[in-house]
Amino acid sequence: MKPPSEKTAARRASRPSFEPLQTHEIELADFFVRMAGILGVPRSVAEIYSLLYASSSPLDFDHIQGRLGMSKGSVSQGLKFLRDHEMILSVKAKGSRRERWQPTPSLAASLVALLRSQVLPALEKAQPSLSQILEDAQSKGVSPEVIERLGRLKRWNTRALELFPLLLPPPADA
Amino acid sequence: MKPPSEKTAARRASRPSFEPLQTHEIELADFFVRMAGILGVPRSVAEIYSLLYASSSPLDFDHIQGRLGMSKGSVSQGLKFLRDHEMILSVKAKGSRRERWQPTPSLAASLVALLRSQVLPALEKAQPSLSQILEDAQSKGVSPEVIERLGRLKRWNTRALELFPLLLPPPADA
DNA sequence: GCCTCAGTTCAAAAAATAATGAATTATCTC
DNA sequence: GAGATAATTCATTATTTTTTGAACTGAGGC
Repeated sequence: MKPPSEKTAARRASRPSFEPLQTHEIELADFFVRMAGILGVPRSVAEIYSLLYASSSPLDFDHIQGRLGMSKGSVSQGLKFLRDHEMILSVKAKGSRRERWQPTPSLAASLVALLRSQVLPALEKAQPSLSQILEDAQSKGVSPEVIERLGRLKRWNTRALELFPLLLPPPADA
Repeated sequence: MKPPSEKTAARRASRPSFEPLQTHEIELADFFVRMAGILGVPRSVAEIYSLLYASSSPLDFDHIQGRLGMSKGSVSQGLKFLRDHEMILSVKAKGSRRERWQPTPSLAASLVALLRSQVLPALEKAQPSLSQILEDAQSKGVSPEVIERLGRLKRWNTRALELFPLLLPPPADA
């Protein structure tokens, strides 16, 4: 095995491992983890967001990994998720080549983006299926009550699709 | 091993195993399973609800188990979940001792009950934690930006708790 | 062009969640 | 109350989801 390069060794030495999490950071993570759980967002993602949320300055990859004691892979995937859902922003420092991350200004907007990405595709995917189901049922002579129920379901889905953009408008740049 | 009683044998014999699911039933289940997934409701629960939803008459335990080909345990737990969330009603037939199940009239009300049960407890549990976190952070001299963020989070949570009953009113009998 | 750094990928391991079914409990019926 | 029936419980098993980390990629800097 190759020994670390001089520079790497230097960087490592100057990193007296990272500060352990403070009480309020741990509790905030608990809060975010629980909330994220409702929407099926994995714990590691919530932890990363929480850490950035409780930090007054943007944090880079290594700090996130170090302070949360989490694998490189999880940090990478977690940041990707948060980026994709427009929940964090990168601030590239002038001198450095590394990215540093901070939460987007509005948590509300972040939640909206998250909800959109979870719910909208499901509604869209459902639309043709529901029509199909209704046809099937009709052609098979299913009872009128059930036909009525299925019709109601389909109309609901349609209405939800129409209403969604009004309630949770897409980001302006999309 | 004890052989089945005469009566049991009779019942079994008169049950030529159950009708396999029809196309529209399968597709409807797919739909409900996907929607349920968003809120972390297990597939078996969604399948049971879907079967009842597509049935013009209430179904008993055995029919549910038979047509879905699912274990007794899953049916029992699934029905319990649906009952607890006020998504199904039992209709006890006069002659029989078995319960027969059908969806509650309003799917909308059912969804509301489900949402309530998932989100409200999280909001309630969070309230004291957020106060605690804020205190901790203040006493530790965390930066003003972060204090401001945490305060905003707490106010949000409070507001959500206040608004929740207005948006999603609890059932009248609770 | 080569070397290092910064991060991504993805197969494999670990953890969390859901389903199963045998044992048990509760409920009718007579 | 005995004997069946109806359903629940819960330890075990199966499945799915999440995390890990080593190998890989690609972008600078020199």
